[in-house]
Amino acid sequence: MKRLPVRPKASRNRRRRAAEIIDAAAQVFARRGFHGASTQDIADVLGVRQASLYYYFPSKEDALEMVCARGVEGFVEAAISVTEARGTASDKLRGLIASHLSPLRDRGDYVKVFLNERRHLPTESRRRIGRLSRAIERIFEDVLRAGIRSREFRGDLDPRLAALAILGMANSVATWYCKELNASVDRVAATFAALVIDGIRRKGRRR
Amino acid sequence: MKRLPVRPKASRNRRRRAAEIIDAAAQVFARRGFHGASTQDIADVLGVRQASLYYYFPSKEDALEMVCARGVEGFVEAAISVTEARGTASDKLRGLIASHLSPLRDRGDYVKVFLNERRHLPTESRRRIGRLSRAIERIFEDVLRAGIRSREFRGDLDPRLAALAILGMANSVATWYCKELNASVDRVAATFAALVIDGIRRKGRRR
DNA sequence: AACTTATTCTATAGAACTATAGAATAGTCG
DNA sequence: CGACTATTCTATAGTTCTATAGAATAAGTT
Repeated sequence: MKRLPVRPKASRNRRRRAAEIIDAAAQVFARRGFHGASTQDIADVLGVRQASLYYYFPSKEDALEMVCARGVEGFVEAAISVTEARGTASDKLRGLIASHLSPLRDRGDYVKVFLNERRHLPTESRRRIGRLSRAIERIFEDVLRAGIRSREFRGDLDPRLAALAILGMANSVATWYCKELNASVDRVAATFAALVIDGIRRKGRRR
Repeated sequence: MKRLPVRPKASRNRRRRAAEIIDAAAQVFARRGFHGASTQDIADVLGVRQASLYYYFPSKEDALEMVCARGVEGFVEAAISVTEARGTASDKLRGLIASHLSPLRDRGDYVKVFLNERRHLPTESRRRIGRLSRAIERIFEDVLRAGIRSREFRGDLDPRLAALAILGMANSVATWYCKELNASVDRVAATFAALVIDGIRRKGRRR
C-alpha cells in the first residue's frame, strides 16, 4: 500500500469535516449510484484513506441516509410556507414548482441521490423518507384540489394524477439540469409552471 | 451447497429460455438496480444455479445491455410512425405520449431498467443507447416546433425545454404505474396529453 | 515541552460476488 | 438402447468491498 503524497490536515471543526465527507459521498452516489460506488471512491474524492471515512459514519448505508436526508431537507417546510401565502391557486402552484426546483441550484447531487437511491435505504429510514415524499405529493394535490373547488382549474382534472405528472416533470430536471445550463433553474421553473397551467396550445380564438 | 428441490426441465427452445432468463434479469434489475442485484438473485427467480446463467450471457453487463435494448426497442419506430400519420400537432403529441407509455403495459421492468440503469452500461453500448434517447427527444421537439410554426402552439414556447418536460413527466410513470393500477396506461396517457396541451386552468372567460 | 485528545493511517478479517472449468444430467435421434 | 448434443450442476479461483483494530500523527492545552 502506497503512502499518500501529502497528508491532509485535520480540520479543527468536526462538523465542517463531516459535511465535506457527506458532500463527497453525495457526489459519488449521484454519479455511480449507491451500490455502484465504493467507499474507496468517496475516499479518493477527498484524498484520504478508505478506512478514515468510518470515523465519520458507522456504515455506508448511514452515509446514504445522511445524503438522502439532506436531499429532502426543507422541501416540505418550503412547500407548506408557499401554500400558506396569499394568492390564487395558480400562484401557489407556480411557487410550489419554483421551491421544488430550487435545491437543484446548490444541492443537485443530494437531490439526485434522494430521487434515485432512496430505495436502497434500509427499511426503516426508507419508510421515514417515503413519508416525506408522500407529504410533498399531498401538498401539490391539495393545491390542485383547492383550485378546482374555486373553479380556477378545470373540474375534470384528476388531482392525484396531475400532481404526479407535475412532480414527475419537476423531478426529471435533476437528470439534465447541470449538463445543459443554458437555462437557469428559475427559467425552467417558470416555463414548466406556464406549461402545466396554460398548456402549450395557442389561445384566443377558442370557444 | 445444497441440492435444489426439483431440477428444472431444460427447455427444448433456446430462444425461449434466453427470453425467460432476460426477463428474470429485468425483474431483478428493476427492483434492486444493476449493482444492487447479484446474478444469484436472478438465478433465485428462475430456481436455477447462479453459474447456469452464464450459458446464456457472457457477463452481467451483457445481460443489462440486453434488458436495456429491449427497453427502448421499438420506441423510436413507433414514435416516427406516429409523426408520419396525418393530423394536427396536438394529435401527434397525444399519439407520441400514448406510444411512449404503451410499453409500460407489458414491459414495465425493461423500461424501468432502461431509464434508471442505462448509465451503468459500458461506454460503447451506453453511447449507442444514448443516441436512441436523443432521437426520441428530437421527435418530440420536432412536433412541438411544427406546432409552433403552424401557429397551433404558442409562439413563446421553448421546444427543447417543453420536450424535456413532457418526456420527464411521461417517464416518471414508470416509477409508480404498477403500484397504483386504478388508472390504466391509456387513461394516464390521455390525462397527461390533455394536461400539457390545454393546461389545468379553466377556460372560457379569458381574453 | 509534556500531556491529552482528535483524526488519519496501515493492515487485515471476513463476506459477497463474478466468472470459469469440468462433471453430470436431460433430451433427441438413429 | 446407445450415441450425441444441450443444458444445468458442483466447485472454486480470484477479485472487490465493507468494516474493525490498533498504531501513528496532528492539534490543542497546560
